[in-house]
Amino acid sequence: MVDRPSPEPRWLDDDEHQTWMALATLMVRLPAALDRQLQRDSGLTHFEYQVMAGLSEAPDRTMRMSVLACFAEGQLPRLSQVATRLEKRGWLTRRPDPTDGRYTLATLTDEGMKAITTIAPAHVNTVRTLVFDALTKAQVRHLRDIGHRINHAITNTTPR
Amino acid sequence: MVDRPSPEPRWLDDDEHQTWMALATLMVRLPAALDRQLQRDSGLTHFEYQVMAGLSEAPDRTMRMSVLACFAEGQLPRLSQVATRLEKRGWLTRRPDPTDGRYTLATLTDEGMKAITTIAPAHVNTVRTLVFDALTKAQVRHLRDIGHRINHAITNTTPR
DNA sequence: CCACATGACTTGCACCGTGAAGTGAACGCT
DNA sequence: AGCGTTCACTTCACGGTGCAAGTCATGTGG
Repeated sequence: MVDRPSPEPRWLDDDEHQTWMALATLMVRLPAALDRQLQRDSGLTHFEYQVMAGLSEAPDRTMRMSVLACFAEGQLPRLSQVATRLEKRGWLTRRPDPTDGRYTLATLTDEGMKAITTIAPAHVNTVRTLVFDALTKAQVRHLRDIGHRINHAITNTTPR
Repeated sequence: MVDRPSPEPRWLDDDEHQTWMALATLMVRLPAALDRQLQRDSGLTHFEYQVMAGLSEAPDRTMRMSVLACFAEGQLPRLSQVATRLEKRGWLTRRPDPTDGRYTLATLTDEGMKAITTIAPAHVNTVRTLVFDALTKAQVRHLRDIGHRINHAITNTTPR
């Protein structure tokens, strides 16, 4: 709109176009399918699940909010609201870090641990059904390498 | 919570776990990166872009709302609101189908066509940078097959 | 010792997406 | 013809997300 946005009209060839269509569809439908399953079985968002899963594997089931936000690929304001929701359910508690009052420590309660233990198998099962049962062993390894490469490109290219 | 949610404790092996982590990260960060670019350069959502791109390639730049919603992997209420927004910008018009008044035809205006033509190169360039420049030719073909298999599993497994 | 800068987190506001109810048009049955 | 059903679409209310501003605690220079 302002100036020429891109000097290069390098369009996608046929292989790339087909791949892009498949990937775009996947990025819309796979998260949607996983969210539906989690929502139906536990009333949890995928982000909330990721937060609880992360805490459940941390030492003392405790993490600093900022570290947890980075782990769950989210920003701090978002995590803060999610923590409020989980706190109301009694699945999470927050307290200031004794060694540095600027930090806040989030810990998963016993009920939270019990909940995630109940929820996880069905979720893992869904992931297995939708992803791994559909792929060969070789494709699983290929997908890992492909994912790593794209993620690497995003971190290197994207500002911030 | 109610009964045993899953009878099978088939956990992910090491390869699968690494792949799942990479894929989960990708599903969060790639759409976010693409949305940021579109938002910055044109104030458009990825869904809005998909709608306009779909219309731009349709005959007479016209599609029925329901077909367009299906094409863009979205539900009808969502498309309805998006169409309202695009209509306010003068990029889209709606009118009832002359042959069946229950349908609504959405058409891309000349300004809309001009806009998508201006926007598309930068978006394609971002896709190329983040995805295809990071992959080998073989990986592109692998990713296409993997995407097709997972999408197929979703359509077959997911209810509705 | 006090003012200021920095860093971590929370709150408020506006936007977007989802699900349920409402409208209006076309078909089928009597 | 007339009524009811089905279908496509819109509108509304609610919850989640992202961004800018505000709060609190900790270091640092005068």
